[in-house]
Amino acid sequence: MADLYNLDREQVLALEGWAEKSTDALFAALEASKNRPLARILAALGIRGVGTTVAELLVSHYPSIDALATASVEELQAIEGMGPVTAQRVVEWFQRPRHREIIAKLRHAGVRMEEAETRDREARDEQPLAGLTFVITGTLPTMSRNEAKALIEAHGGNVTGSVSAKTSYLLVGESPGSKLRKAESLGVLTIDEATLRQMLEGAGASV
DNA sequence: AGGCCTCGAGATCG
DNA sequence: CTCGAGGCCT
Repeated sequence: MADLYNLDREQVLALEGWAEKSTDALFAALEASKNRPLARILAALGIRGVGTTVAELLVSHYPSIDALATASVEELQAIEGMGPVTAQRVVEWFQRPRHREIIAKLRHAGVRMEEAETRDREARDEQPLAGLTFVITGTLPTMSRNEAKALIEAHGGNVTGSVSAKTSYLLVGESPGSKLRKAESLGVLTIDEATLRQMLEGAGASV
């Protein structure tokens, strides 16, 4: 049998249930996967303590895997939010030969290992949500939770996972979780997606 | 101490 | 997706 990871278009088309449409979709998805945000790659490496948030923090200071891989514990620890434990784990991860091989293989396969470009909106001062912290619960009408998170962050806001006294607004969708009750008990303001969009209007910003 | 993050578990849904 | 436990950071 052929190697699953090296099938070409012809070979896939020969498979039962794989005609033009699904085959094209497969290869398109494969191509697209090589162009993911660097933070996503980083978060997927399995470095203890490095999930999506810390990965983004790292990428904001080190725009390429190579730059990050050569950083020292001291340098990493200088980043606000990075303590000695996580800094050490990052450095140790990149020291392992088998991990370096993984990086090399990904790169060889065409996966982008640098951050494409820097953010835009920040420079234009369109940050109506600066200093505000949001929590999302339930299903929103026109966007996924991730899209909402990206939208909020793109306008300067923060999104966290649990409601606390520091939460500015709870963004509530359909069938909310227990966060709604907690927000009510803490007196945290609740808004819906439409209200969020109105908050964005102020700066003349759109998605 | 308090807040935030990661990550695994179990519910929910298309 | 939501929730909660465990752990890191300030």
